[in-house]
Amino acid sequence: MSEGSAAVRNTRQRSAVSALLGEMEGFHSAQDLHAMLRQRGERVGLTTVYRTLQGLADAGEIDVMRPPGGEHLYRRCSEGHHHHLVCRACGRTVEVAGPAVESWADRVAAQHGYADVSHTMEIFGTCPACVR
Amino acid sequence: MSEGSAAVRNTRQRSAVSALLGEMEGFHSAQDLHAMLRQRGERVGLTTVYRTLQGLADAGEIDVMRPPGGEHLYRRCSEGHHHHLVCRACGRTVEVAGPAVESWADRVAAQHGYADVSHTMEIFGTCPACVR
DNA sequence: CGTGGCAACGATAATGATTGTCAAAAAAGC
DNA sequence: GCTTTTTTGACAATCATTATCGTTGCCACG
Repeated sequence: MSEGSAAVRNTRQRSAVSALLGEMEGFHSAQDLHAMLRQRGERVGLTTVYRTLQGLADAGEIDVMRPPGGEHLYRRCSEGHHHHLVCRACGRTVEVAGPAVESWADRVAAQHGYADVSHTMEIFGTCPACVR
Repeated sequence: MSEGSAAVRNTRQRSAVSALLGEMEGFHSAQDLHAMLRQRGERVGLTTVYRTLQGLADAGEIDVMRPPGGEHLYRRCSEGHHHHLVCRACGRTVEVAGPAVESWADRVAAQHGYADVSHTMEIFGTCPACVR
C-alpha cells in the first residue's frame, strides 16, 4: 500500500499499441491496428488492443470517432480537444478546433444544471477533390 | 413509370410506427418500439420497424442519436435542427438549439472546401437529479 | 536474489444490434 | 376483380465489441 494511484503497468503490448499510434496518421479501427501489429511481428491479442485503446481513450491520449458505419476509429490525439471534418466519399479528415463550440456546450449544460460535461461532434461533407 | 418520386405506400405498419413515435416523448431504440407495438397488439415485424425508422430518418421526420452504448435511438423530431444534452446516468434528455454551432460548422467546412455539409453533436453530462 | 501478489494478457466464446434474403401478402391502379 | 409492384416478416447471417477465465509477466518486498 505504498502507492495508491498507478494501477497501470508498463507492458510491452501497451507500448507497442502506443508506438504504432504515434506513427500512424489517419484513423484506424481496432482491428486494423491489431492486424498491423501482427504484421510487424508483435504478438498482441485483439482483446488487449481493445482494452489498451479504451484505456488510452479514457486517459485522453487518443481520440475516438464513431462514424455511421458503426466501426470505432482511433487516432492519436496529442493535446487539447478538437473535432473532425470528414469526407463522406474518400474519408479524408481534417482536424478543426472550435473553442467557441466547447464553451457553448459547457455553458448550455451548465444552464440545465448538468455536471461533468463532455461532448462529441463530427462534421461530414464532401471534400474538394471528391466534389469534382 | 408515371411518377419517379413517391415509392412510399401507406401501410398499417408504417402508420403504427409513426403514430407511436408521435405519442412517445423520449428517445427509444428500434427494439423498444417494436416491443411496445407488440404490447399494443399491433403485429409488426422487427425488420419492418428498422426499415420504417430508416425511411423516416432519411426523410428527416425523425431524429437519430447514437450514444456510446452502441444502440441507435430514435425520436420524433418535428422541425429544424437541434442537438441533445443527455444525462449519462438516467438518460434524461434536453433539446438544445445552437445556431452558433450550425454556422460555425458550415463556415469551417467551407473554409476547407467541403460541400454538402452536415454534422452531428451530442452533449453528455450528469443531470441535477443524478448529481446528488 | 527469490518469491508472492496482483494486474494484464490472450484465445475463445458469447453477446446483441443491425442487415440481407426471399417467399408470401397487401396496396394502388386499371 | 385482377395485375403489378412494393412491402412485409421470419429467420439467418454478419460483425464489431465485450465477457470469461486460466495463464503470464511485472513489480515490490523480504
